[in-house]
Amino acid sequence: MNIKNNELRTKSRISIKFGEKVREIRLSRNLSQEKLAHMADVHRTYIGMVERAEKNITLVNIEKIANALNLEIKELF
Amino acid sequence: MNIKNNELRTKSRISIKFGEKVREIRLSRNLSQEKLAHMADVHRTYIGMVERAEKNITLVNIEKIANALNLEIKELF
DNA sequence: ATGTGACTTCGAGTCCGTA
DNA sequence: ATACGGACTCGAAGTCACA
Repeated sequence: MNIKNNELRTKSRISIKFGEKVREIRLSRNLSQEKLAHMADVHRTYIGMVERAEKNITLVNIEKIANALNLEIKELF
Repeated sequence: MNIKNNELRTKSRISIKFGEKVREIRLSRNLSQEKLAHMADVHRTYIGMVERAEKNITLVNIEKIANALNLEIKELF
């Protein structure tokens, strides 16, 4: 199998953009992935996967991350 | 079983808000769910489920709907 | 034209590790 | 601290028939 189970077949442009944005903001606040994950109540590895655009994140988790960063959802786009 | 399979256990506030927004915009343009579904390349019933907040929509589908409505994603929030 | 129940598939999301 | 792998669960995706 050439495609890993947990990886999007084609990393969608939008997921890449979103992941970059999250990483950028996270780093600008000197947060580790682990800390952000804890604040957003998602799994440790999940933040990494989102930042690398390996997951097609759902609306509820988008909101969790936005809340953890004290942002409006629209500010992530 | 008291909880329907395809229904979120608790309709999240954010999904409700999102669904209302989609419906509002769709109606303001006199589009049927069927037409919008076709334009966004998702199933007819799916739009209905999103509008009723019965699905925790993923980012890729959020983008599809935004594109179909000629909107930026942020305009849906 | 829309709502809903039932259904299958596969990917979102978690957890354990290793480097 | 982060990336990444394997393995797992259950819920999102997607469809259909019918009200």
